[in-house]
Order: sequence, then C-alpha cells, then structure tokens
Amino acid sequence: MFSAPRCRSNSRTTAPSRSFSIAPTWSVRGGLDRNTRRAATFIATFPRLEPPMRMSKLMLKTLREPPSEAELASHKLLLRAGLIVPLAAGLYCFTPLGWRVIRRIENIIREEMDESGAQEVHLPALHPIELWEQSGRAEAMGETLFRLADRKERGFALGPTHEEVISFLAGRNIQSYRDLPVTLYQIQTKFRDEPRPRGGLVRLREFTMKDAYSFDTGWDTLDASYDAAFNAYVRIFQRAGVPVIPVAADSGAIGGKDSQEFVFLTDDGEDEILLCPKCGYAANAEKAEFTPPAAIPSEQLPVEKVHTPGKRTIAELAEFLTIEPRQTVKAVFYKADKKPLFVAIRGDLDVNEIKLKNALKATELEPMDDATIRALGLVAGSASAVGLKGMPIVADPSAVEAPNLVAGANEEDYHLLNTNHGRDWKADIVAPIALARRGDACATCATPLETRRGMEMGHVFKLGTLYSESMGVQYLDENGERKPVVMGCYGIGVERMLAAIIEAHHDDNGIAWPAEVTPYDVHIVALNLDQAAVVEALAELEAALKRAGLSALVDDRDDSAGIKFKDADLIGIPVRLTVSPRALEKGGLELRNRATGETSIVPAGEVIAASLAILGRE
RNA sequence: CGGGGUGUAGCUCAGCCUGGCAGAGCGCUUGCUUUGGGAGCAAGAGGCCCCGCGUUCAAAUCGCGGCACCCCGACCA
Repeated sequence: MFSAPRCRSNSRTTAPSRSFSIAPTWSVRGGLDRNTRRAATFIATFPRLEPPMRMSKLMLKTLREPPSEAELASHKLLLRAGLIVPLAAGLYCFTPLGWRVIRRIENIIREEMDESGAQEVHLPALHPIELWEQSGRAEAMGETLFRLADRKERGFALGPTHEEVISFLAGRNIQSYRDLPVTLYQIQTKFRDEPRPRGGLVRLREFTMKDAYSFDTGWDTLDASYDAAFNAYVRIFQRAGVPVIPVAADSGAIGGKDSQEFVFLTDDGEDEILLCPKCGYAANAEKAEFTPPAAIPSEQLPVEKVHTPGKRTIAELAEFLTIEPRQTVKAVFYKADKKPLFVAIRGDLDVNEIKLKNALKATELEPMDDATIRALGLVAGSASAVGLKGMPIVADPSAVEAPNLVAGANEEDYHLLNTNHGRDWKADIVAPIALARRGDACATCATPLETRRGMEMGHVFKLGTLYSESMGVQYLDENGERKPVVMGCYGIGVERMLAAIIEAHHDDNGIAWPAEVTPYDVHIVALNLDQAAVVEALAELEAALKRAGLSALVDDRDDSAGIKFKDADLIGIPVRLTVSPRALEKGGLELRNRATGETSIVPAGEVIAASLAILGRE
C-alpha cells in the first residue's frame, strides 16, 4: 500500500482485490502457474495507485494554538496538526491523517519482522482471567490489569501483554523439537490501567503494541532468535527515523533474564539512562552497574557511643562529626511483600529499589509507614542494624566492606562510632542494591558515568522457561524427553514511536516527517484555482504523481495562501509543491523541502525526479 | 496513592478578589472583496460558566463535598 525504497512489500499488504480476477486460486493445484506468478509479482512490487486526497474533503482541523493540556512538543504538534483528538486520560482518537502515519509505522514493523523470519498471528485482547491466575500474574500486575466479568459473572481481563495467550497458542502447536524454533508476532491493542497516563501518546491506557515471542529448544538457540529480533529492531527504528541506543535494562514484572531496551534519548524521557563515554556501557538507572567510591581503609576500632543532638540526616551527622558521608551507614526501612525489612547501605549511596526487589525476589516493595516504624520501635534518624532483632537485614556490599562506620544507636540523639559488619552486626542478605548516579565509576572501565533522560521505544527479553513452565508449553526432544520451551519476548509501542518520531523531527513551524512514515509523499498547494492555467497544471501534476506512485495531499481549499503554507509546514509532508500563476510564470512549480526549507522553481518535467530525490527514492 | 495547578463558546483565555444582563481574540456560518506566509468589511450562529448541596432577595463569583483534566513524585514490559 505504501511504497518503500526497497521493494520488500509482499502481496498480503499490497495486492488490490482485482488480482483475484487474474487467476482464481481455487482452480490452482500444486502452486500458481507462471503467468499468475508474474502478475502477482507485478502487483506486489508496485505501489497501489491511489487518488490524491483533497483537503477540501479531508476531515481535518488544524489548530492555531495548542490546547493548554499539552507540554511535550510531540503532544502539541499531534493536537495542532489534527492527527489525534483526546477522548479521556490516556485515550485518543486518530483522525484520517494521523491513522495513515500509524499504518505506515506498522507496515515498517511488519516488513522487518517478516524479513527476520517471524510469523504474524492475531490473539484476542479479551482474556479469561484463569489464564492470568495460572501464570501468577493476575496478582503481580495488580491494578494495572483491567478486569471485567461477562454476563455469567465469569472473570476476564483486557490484555496488557500476551505472554499467557501466546503460550496457550504455542502449546497447541508445538509438540516436537522439529517444531522449533519459531517466532510469532502480532500488532495489537493493549490495555493498561496506568496510574498516570502522560505526554500525549507517550503513556497511554489503550495502545498498540507489536509484541513478538520466540520459542526455542534451548538457551543457545534462543540467542539466535534474540539476535534476529534485535537486528530487526535496529532496522525498524532506523527506517522510521527514531534514533535509539540499546541499553541494559531490568526485566520487571515480565520476568526473565537478559533484557535490553531501545531508548530514544530526549530530555523529556521518563527513564534515566547511565552512559559510559569511554567504553560505551549504557544501562537504565534501575539496572546500571557501577563501582562505588572506595571506603577509607583502617584497622577495626572499638565501638564508641556519642551524643548527636538533633542530627537525623547523613549530611547533618557527617558535618557534626566532621567526617565524610561514606564513613557512615544509612538505615532504610521497607515493607517487602507486607513484611518489615531493614536495609543497610553506606551513607553516601542510595537504595535502588528495583535491585532490592530483585535481590529479595519480592513482588511488592514499599517504604515502611510511620505507624509500623513506631510499632517496631525503630528510631528514625538514629537506627542501625546493631542489636536489631525481629526483621531480616539486607545490606549493600558497601556497608559490609567498609570499616569503622558511624551508625545509629537505636536511641534518640545518639550514634555509634566504629561499627563493623561481622563484629557488631550481621546481614542476612548481602547484595549490590546501590543506585548508580552521574559521576559514579563505570563497572567495566572506571570512567565516570554520564546521565541522560530517555524514552523506552522497544524492549527485548530472554524469558527462558518462566512461562513455558507455568503455562505448560513443552516439546519432546530427540530422546523422547519432555522439556519446557525456552522463550524470548520483544515489544515495540507503536503510538510512542509516533511521538518519538515527531520529537526527533520537528521545528518551530511544525512536523517534518521522515519519508518512510509521512502520511502523503507530496503536499500540493494550489493557489488561484479560478485560473484555467493553474487547474490545468494541477491536473497534469496529479496524473504524473499517480504514474510515479507518489501519494499526494492537495490543498484546494478556498483559503488564503498564508493559511495553506502555514498548514503545510504544520502537517509536515516532506515535499511541498506550489502550483500558482507566479510559479508558472517563472517556468514551472515551486518545490520546497520541508526539512531543509530549500526552495526552488522546477520545470514540470523534472518535478517527479526532484520529489523522489527528496523522498530518498531515486 | 501523596504534592501542586486548572475547569467559563470548537481553541486560547478574561470576568471571580468586592455576588446583580455571559465576555474578548481566533475558529465556524452567510454575503461582498481578496489570494505568496494564519487578509479586509458587514451580518450571524454558538453557553448545564465541570457536577451536587448550602448561604443569599440574587451565585460563574462565597462555603462544603465530589468529579474530570494537566504537571511533579510514587508507581509502571
């Protein structure tokens, strides 16, 4: 339907209905005959010839001013250009123009997923709740899961993701190692009751996701499936014009082992990314590894209790005792899966709650409330693990390895000097749970890490046997032994990609679409349509564009030239062609490159070639 | 879920403090004029002032309660 520079379109997406009259498939045995194959190839290779869209007919309202709710550039422009209309928090309608861009993004994804060997399927969005109970995620997803009941009061959920359902489908079709490996994908609506939708299309409650799942006999072949998906993602983002970097990530509620995110770096991103400028290490802050500043070495000294009136924070304490924060140990209280938990970490570091949660294998982690703190007799501001009883202690290695740390005395206004792990207290679990920050040393090369904000565009996981075990997806190996399949999963948010494309391709006047996702190839501004010469030149131009397979949006509205130019800049189609008496007098049409602003008069006979050049399709 | 903000015409907003006829610009409709960067003149249409309760002779305006939307945080593949 949309032509691409590479003719990789396949017949499923491009064949118009008239192809059926060429050779009825029901009469074909053993494959298509030569003529039919040739016809099919022709149709598949050339783009559909669609008539130009007239703006006088197009349902589109552009806005001079952005609605006050929008903060992000992409959100403002999506609303101003009339691509989306808000329905409720995290829910948007797409107008004809906006939907064309979504379809082009989806098409790129389809082409690249198909190219990578993945097979497209379609799964229901409505899921029996039992499926989610079986995997144990009905609870783990919490309130994010939209739940409902049918007329017989049977429980259902609107699918926030599809590991459970794809596992069901795979389980019905995979029996033998001969059926593996296989990668399935779909492009489908997801529903998540997000606590806070935001940023226009950045975080939605109903959105489109391309989700893919690979099934392998073992971890070694999973690596190949994972790499294939990874490489497809690189091409998808490249073609769509979203600059991304792969970063190490936590696998979150989905579960699993290795996981990487494709992140679009932008100041408006929701995630913090740590980057090593030297060795290229990149990771989401929730996952980032680093080497904390070294402790100050010293012989173990005897514990000493000191009066520290009113000193409750690490900063106050360090100043009062004229020591460095790294010579103290910080106490943090949590509730992990409803049970109290004591966390000890060196005073100059902060707790990374994701890492802590993973170290505990907990599903829920929340700060301890004041009532519980009082009930347990904890002294906020002067707490420590020394002499602590009644709850497990988790410690960061920083708090375990450093000697002679200042700790709370578990008594208001008193602290202990020279506490030492092993001698004065003992952690039940020691795990790296410190949060990486700007300037911390890279774990690989010790270079100070930098931080950037980023937006997660795609995520690839090695799931392993997590779901195949709970959902019972097994195969028989060469020895007739029953084994769980090894899974991977791979997601891309389509609407979020649209937002990122605009974030990366706009200026003060509006959007500047990359050629592969533009809703139309060229934008024709027709001025003085009451003049026969203009009407005639427009008709010729439209015919030539159609022959060349270029789609066109024609501004034939009875509005002033200024309005048309402003709207063209706002809508952002890469090529603008102005048909007007002035341009005709100068010997042709005016051609303007939206991205560069470059403008020139081009003779009618060269317009197609010049347009194709801007679109990168010569 | 905590903190902050905003709800008045399709959009951007004034009016509210100090209660008394519902407002402006843009957009929309019609006519005339106009056509190279959001044109001009004229005439129009368009309102549950977020909802409910209360105070008052009288509420967009004051009080109480609720809801929605946005932003920050928590949360979140």
